[in-house]
Amino acid sequence: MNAKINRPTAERLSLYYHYLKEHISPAEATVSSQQIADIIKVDPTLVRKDMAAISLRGRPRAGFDIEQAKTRIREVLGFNTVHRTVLVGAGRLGSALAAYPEFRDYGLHILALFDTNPAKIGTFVGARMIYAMSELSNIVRSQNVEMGIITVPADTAQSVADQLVAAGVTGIWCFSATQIHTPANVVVRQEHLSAGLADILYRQAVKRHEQVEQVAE
Amino acid sequence: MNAKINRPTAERLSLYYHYLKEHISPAEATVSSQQIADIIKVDPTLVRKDMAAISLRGRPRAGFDIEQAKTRIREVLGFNTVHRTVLVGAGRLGSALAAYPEFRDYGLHILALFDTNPAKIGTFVGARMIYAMSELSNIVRSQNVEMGIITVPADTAQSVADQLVAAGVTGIWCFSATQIHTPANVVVRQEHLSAGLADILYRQAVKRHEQVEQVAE
DNA sequence: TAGATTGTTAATCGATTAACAATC
DNA sequence: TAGATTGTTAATCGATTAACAATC
Repeated sequence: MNAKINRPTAERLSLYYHYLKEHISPAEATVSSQQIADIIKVDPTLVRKDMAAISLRGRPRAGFDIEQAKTRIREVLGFNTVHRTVLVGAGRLGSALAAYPEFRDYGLHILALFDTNPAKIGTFVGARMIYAMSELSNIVRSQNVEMGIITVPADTAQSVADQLVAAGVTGIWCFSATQIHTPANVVVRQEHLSAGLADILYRQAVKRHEQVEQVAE
Repeated sequence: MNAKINRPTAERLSLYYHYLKEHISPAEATVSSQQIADIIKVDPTLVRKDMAAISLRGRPRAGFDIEQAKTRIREVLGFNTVHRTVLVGAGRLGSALAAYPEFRDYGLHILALFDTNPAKIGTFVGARMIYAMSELSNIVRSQNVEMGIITVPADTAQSVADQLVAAGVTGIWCFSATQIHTPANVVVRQEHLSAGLADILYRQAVKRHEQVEQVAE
């Protein structure tokens, strides 16, 4: 029974990475946990804990080495490995994601797109061709694809997920507005656009409510 | 000093809502906390607490009234109010979001799009016209726009946010890959696509690691 | 009625934060 | 050196879960 490892969330690590990548003047070689904490809006102790958890040591008075931290976070998050991926659903959102230039820098290589629309099959989005669904299994197997991105309408998302899983992917990133179900060995991340919307609307409402209360006091 | 209200997260509420909307046979009028919990992968006690927190009472033996729950969640999350919105950045992602049909059902009314590309100005995405940035302030003010969606490249996101705030929006939903800063009275939700990617890659890596450990035992 | 399911209090758990000695 | 900042233990906090009497 090991002591519980306090695994830092991938989200926080990726926020640190962004900060290190963008918000630092090239003249400075180190950052303090406090500097990071100020921007990410998090406690400096938590930053130090996260860093320690991924074996990054800082230097008292100086802080953490920026280059070293960037490298280590990339490593931990898997950005340095090539992740062979296909995208199913070459609509607007799918095309937008396929064209997202940053993905490549994070190791995400989208090898092929798939769609059911015969008019789209054989055409290109950037350098990637759109294939018929009947090719999915072959391509996933022969190209050793490990991840599938789903950007189809909600009512076909589960069927697409099933096909991807049957063909052997171990990860699914789903942008369709429905909960998909997969075997336990497949990692699924569901992006709930409407949950994001709910969150912002709710927080606006809470804020208005608080302001009313303050006036009432 | 009130007792702490255990505010349910908007994300959970929106997941409940989806479940109620989609996963229930029209023949049944109620659901138990257990049924919801099974699908959402959450403890049934937590579901009951969340329901209680938004003043939904269930009936022992029966559970919660589905119609009543849907209505109440919509109310709490603000889906029943019209949220007047503009979208800045009519690229692929922006157009995809503007065309997303479900948003309307959640109260999100995108009134106008904006872009800097002169070739796009005056053209339409669905029924919405694309305007020049110089029109932003006028339209936000005259149409009482409360929210802005940002889908521009990272390097111009802050400037767009500043313009939206200056024009009077109280909420910003930002899809650009950068952290934007706003006054405290503005609610911001930052969608970090790369954080989502980091999360799924990280979980795949953790899972592989666990499997190796199991074999080693 | 019997028993399934709620509503709520108390217990647990883990994540975050405070505190502070160690150290460059 | 003096003092800023780390690394880590202990304290706090809040969210989740367990337990169970109330109730339809």
